[in-house]
Amino acid sequence: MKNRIFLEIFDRLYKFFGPQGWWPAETPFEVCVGAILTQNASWKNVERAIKNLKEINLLTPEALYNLSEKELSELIKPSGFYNLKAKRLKNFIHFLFENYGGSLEKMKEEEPETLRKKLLEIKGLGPETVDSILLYALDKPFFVVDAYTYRILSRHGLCPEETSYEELQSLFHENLDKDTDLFKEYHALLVACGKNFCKKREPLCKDCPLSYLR
DNA sequence: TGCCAGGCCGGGT
DNA sequence: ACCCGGCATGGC
Repeated sequence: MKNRIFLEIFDRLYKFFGPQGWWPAETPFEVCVGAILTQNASWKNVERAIKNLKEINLLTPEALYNLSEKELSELIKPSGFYNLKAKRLKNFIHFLFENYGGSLEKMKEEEPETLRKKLLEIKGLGPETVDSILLYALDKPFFVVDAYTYRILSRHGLCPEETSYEELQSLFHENLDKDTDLFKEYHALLVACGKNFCKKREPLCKDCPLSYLR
């Protein structure tokens, strides 16, 4: 039996913030690149990096495959950790070409659980990055858990402080229908809530749309 | 000025 | 199985 609180939270957030329309990208491949670049970085900085790639038409699997790691790192500099992230992007793109001929459409045909395991084997792709790619680029029903999700749920007493990624993801999987549109909007709304109210070093405020939980 | 942002890896306990 | 330093830029 599902705990209705999870859908209720969604309704509250949706009524408060409205539709978020995530992921902010023009193509599935742009989602993949953004998912890697946004690792522990502000989205504003990621947008700059993406813009650099777009401006010279490099935001395709083929173009990035043929770009040197060094040139790539220079272009994505604004997103931070740029040497590391250039490697991680290259790792992902090599995987894409090795296994699916550079085609995300082909990757999409893979059985979802199998694909998730394979993506997690790529060096530099952890659970959040992988689930972001699965959900927002490939339309697979995996809930994306991030720092905001931990903070918001634990602060409102919905999970212990030390909950693992998989445990938290299971909470959403077990208590919601496997609806990709719902998952997409829900994660985006948690981010909106975290950015506006549940900030790291600020006390719980009564203006938070989830304050009714406590 | 220092802390934070849509993580993840590798080495040490 | 956890814990921690490292990775780096731009905003507030």
